[in-house]
Parts: sequence; C-alpha cells; structure tokens
Amino acid sequence: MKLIDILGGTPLPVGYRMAFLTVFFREPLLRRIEREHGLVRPEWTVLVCLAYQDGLNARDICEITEQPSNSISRGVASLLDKGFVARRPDPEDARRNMLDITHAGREVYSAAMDLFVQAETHMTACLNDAERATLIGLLDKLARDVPRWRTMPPYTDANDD
Amino acid sequence: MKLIDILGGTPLPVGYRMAFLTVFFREPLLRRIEREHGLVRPEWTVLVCLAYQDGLNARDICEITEQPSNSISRGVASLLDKGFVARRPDPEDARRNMLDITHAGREVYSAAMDLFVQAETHMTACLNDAERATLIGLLDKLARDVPRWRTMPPYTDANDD
DNA sequence: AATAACTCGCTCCATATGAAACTATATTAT
DNA sequence: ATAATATAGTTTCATATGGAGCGAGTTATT
Repeated sequence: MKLIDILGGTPLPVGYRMAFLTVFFREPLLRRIEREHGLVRPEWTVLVCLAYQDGLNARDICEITEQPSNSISRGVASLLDKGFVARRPDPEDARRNMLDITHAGREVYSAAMDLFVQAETHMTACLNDAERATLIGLLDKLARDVPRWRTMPPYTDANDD
Repeated sequence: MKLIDILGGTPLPVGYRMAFLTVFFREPLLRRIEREHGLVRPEWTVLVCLAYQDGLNARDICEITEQPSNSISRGVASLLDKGFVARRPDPEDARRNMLDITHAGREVYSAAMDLFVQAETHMTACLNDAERATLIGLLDKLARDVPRWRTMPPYTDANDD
C-alpha cells in the first residue's frame, strides 16, 4: 500500500497529486539546504524575495509571502547575523529598514537554488518537452487564477482570514 | 509585487508553481476543517488512510504517509477519544492494534473531504474538460515516478534518510 | 500642536511537530 | 532455553511556528 494509491482513490485528482508531489519535491531539498548551507525555512523565504528584488522591507516580504511578521523578522535577523543580507534605514520612514542581499547571500542563494533546479530536472525527466510545456502552461493558468478561487467558498467563511 | 511574480522568475517552472498552488489549496482547508470539525492535521492523515482501508495498524499508517510514529500515535489517540476510530488487538501480534474507522468517523471524513472536492472544483474552474484531463494525466505521470526521482541526486547524500 | 489612530518590526507565549528514548512484545542466535 | 536483537506504539524533550501584544515612529484629525 502506497500513499499514491490512497490519494488516487480520493475524488481530488488534481489537488492531492499536487500536494503529494510538492511534499516529496520540497521537503528533502529544504532539509538538505539547511544541512549544507545552514539556511532554515524563514531564511530561505527572505532570501528568495531579496534575490528577486533588493530594497524590500520586512513588511513587503510579509505581504509577498503571506507569512507572519515574526517569521520574517526571525529570518531577517539570522540572515543579518550571517552576513547574507544588509540593512539600511529607509530615509522616508524611520520604522522601516530596506534590505539588500549581500554578495555572500547571493552565492548561497545560487547554490541552494541550483539544487532545486537539478531536482526539477530529475523530477520532470519522465516528460518530453511538449508535455513539460503543457504542464507548465496549465499550472500557470491555475496559479494566475489563485486570487479568484482563494476568495470563494469553501475557502471563505465567517471566521476565515 | 506578488509571490507568483517572484516564483515565475525562478528557473523552477514546475516545482514552484505546484508548491504555490498546494499552499493556497491545502492550508485554508485544513484550518477550516480544524475549526468546523475539530480535526487537526495528524488526525486527518490517519482518517484518510482508514477511510481507504480498515484494519491498518499505526505502523502501516506511518509507512504509507511517511510520518513519524509519534505524530500517528497522537492522531490515533485523539481519534479514539472522539470515537472516530476503534482499536482491536491484532491476534497475531500483541504489540499491534488494528484500527477501523467508525460510523461517526466516516461521517466527519465525508464532510471534510467534501470541502476539498468543492475547493478542487473551484480551483480548476478555469480549465475545460480536456485541459483538466491533460493536467491530471501529467501529474499522475510525475506522481507515479516519485520512487525514481526521490532517490536520485540531489535528493540523496551521506546524511539523508 | 496635541492627540488619536495606525504601521513597522520585535518579543513573548502557546501550540505543533519531529527526534530520541523507553516499555512491552516478538524474533533470532547461540 | 536464554540472551541478544528487532519492532509496535507511547512519552519525553527540544525546536519551529503563528498569534497577540508591545514600543517606536508616522499619519490623520481637530
């Protein structure tokens, strides 16, 4: 008996297959990045954002990632400790700090991201180019549509965020 | 700036879109199931397995779900408390207990699973039938192939499980 | 300008989770 | 048979995480 047999038996052909794949794709890589590069999850979250765009503040990263502010605060604090990000005051608002990835930060980001890229190549090796393109197109369609479906029932109710 | 913009910029077209979708699909539903049905994650894990097949023991569920035994132990203990599963000794081995979902357990399972099904319908409403079938086929191909890619580099190294 | 209301980011605390140790039972080796 | 080893399931402990609240700074109202 394997998990995929059970999941295949549920009336959730898309959601459970995606969840199943995501777990086996992400978790081992995050564990390995922690082991080999000393980056824990909230640090990785912050680094991914800053690698994409410098000068964000902690609040920006909270909103982008929909993570609680204390998680981002912890991630930023330890990345500062390690010298992977730098902080400068925002001249327009003394409460805010603009964050930049450092050279060392970009190095560790690249090394860790490279593991993800290798893993994706392995994972999708069973697809040909056309299949891979089709899959990406369909996933992109769903991902772009998240703002619609996440605000509809059954996601929303009286107490939901 | 939205998360999907950043993720779209990474060289991980499949992995990050799937992870992104999975988070927005699963987490709100699990929170809602906890709120409305009082089922926390390890309980839901156990219930999904037993709904598929009665008579499993805790160890079976650990192996199926690849969860640590204490998580499953906690899930089983609280489901027993709530009367959603029943436990009977395995006549062949006094260490083992065979677990069955109760009538009440199946009711709450069905109600919760129905939320997932509704959510999947909403999520995939932007796809036509052919697209949905194509997506399921491609995800299934990847999911069936997990045993191959999860054991290859970069997943495995000296310290990995 | 004084005050109220709000925002940024941090700290404190409660809970969720996994690793490891432990108890009881079963199996294997001598 | 007895001792050593292995397994099922629970408990204990350390860590990760999210919620709530706080202090400093900013904006809005009068």
